[in-house]
Amino acid sequence: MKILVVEDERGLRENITTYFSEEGNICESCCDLATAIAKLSIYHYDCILLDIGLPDGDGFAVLEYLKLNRRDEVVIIISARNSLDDKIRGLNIGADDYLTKPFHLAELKARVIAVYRRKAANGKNLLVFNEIIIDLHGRTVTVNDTPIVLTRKEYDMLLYFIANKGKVIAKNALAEHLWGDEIDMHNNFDFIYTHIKNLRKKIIDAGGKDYLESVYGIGYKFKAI
Amino acid sequence: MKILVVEDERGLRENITTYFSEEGNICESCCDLATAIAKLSIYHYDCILLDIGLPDGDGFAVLEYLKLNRRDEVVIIISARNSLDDKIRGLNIGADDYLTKPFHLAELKARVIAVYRRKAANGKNLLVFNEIIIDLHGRTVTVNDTPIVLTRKEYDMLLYFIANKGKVIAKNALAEHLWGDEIDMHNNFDFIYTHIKNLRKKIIDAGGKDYLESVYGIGYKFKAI
DNA sequence: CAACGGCTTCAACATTTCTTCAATATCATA
DNA sequence: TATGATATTGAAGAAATGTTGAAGCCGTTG
Repeated sequence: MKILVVEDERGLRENITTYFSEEGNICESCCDLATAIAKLSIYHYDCILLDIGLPDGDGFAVLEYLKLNRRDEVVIIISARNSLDDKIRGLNIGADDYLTKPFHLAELKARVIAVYRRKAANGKNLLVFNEIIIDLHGRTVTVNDTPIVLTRKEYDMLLYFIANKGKVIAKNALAEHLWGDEIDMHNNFDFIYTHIKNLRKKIIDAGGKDYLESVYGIGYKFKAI
Repeated sequence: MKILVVEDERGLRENITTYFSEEGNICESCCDLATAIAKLSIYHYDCILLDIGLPDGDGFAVLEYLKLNRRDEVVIIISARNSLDDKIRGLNIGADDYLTKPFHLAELKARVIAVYRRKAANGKNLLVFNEIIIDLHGRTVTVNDTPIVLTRKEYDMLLYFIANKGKVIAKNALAEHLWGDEIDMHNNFDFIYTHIKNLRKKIIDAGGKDYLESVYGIGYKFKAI
């Protein structure tokens, strides 16, 4: 999962970032409104953890930006203000959850997962796509009831593909999603071929269809059959 | 077990805290409503020992907070007020038990254990998972009827794993749960490896299966077979 | 104060995953 | 169809992470 943390308080920001990174997510962060919007205009995230009190304006602007551009990122507000008004306002503009500081990182994680699955799936902690079933908690995947073991990159990739099923995903968008800013964009992304190959093989070996359609010159599409 | 003691009378608070700490629990405390709610919004506890008469309001607010946020902590009210109304009210809002001051620590302990097991398991004093049987009262564990001796960390870890069986638990989430806020999150958590190793060995040596599955790059999962 | 148990640190080693690379195949288009 | 660009694949080295035993630390106990 790719997460953006918008939080000006350095310690908290780093804690959150470290935590979610170690959970196996790609985590980026920034500390003001302008950078947040700049990043959002370039990149796509699965989830945004948004502080309301920022040095150059309040976080509601981010929500408005997302709404205006019909984006589907999950937004969880993390705010020091515990006012009901803020909460209502935030949820009204499109936030998915509201958490008052201070909070337990484990709780934040639980909410991220909860909100993500509420948005992506059907209320359980399962993400189901035809014969592919992903247990978000157990981090396991089965194809036709055959369990398959995925590495981090493969798992993240599969999640990303299913979240964007039917859409063409450019190779560099995929790279960006899986590696964050760490990646040298002048790279030729050769390694993606390998990860695609491995994921494909694992799904097919377990009796699944070949969902990964390559789009010549662009990237890949997860066939939404 | 991780316990929060909310009690404004200093002597009693320290007695309880010391007592439960020495019993091998992680025990935190605070002396007013505001701090209690603040702590609860950050951390998760297994059990809350809650005084009703607090300097900045009455403890029922804590219960309301927990109910509102659909939390599952066990709450035992410890109050000087011996009115039936308070008791009924408390239990109605979601408290699990009610104890009138003064009381013996041993009795408090008994109630904590009773309530914890009532909630967690099957009405007995035992938490049973396949061939692993945990006696919450005696703080003993048997595997295939072979008693194994666990240290505090190992015991807490086992409890946490069983409570979250089937879910992947990140290394840092585990650290957070076992060491509370004392831990430096920049630590590499090397010691966890050792505790895992020891717990694993003790279970296997006693003839148990290897339930502790490591999830590369993330953490561990207690296999829910 | 010596012995002990439990917790943590460390370093060597084992395992898993990621990336690179080169050979081969496929595709778009001139 | 010939050509250059892009994709697929397997193998292998590099990097990251996990496992293990031993040793040190530290508070407790006798």
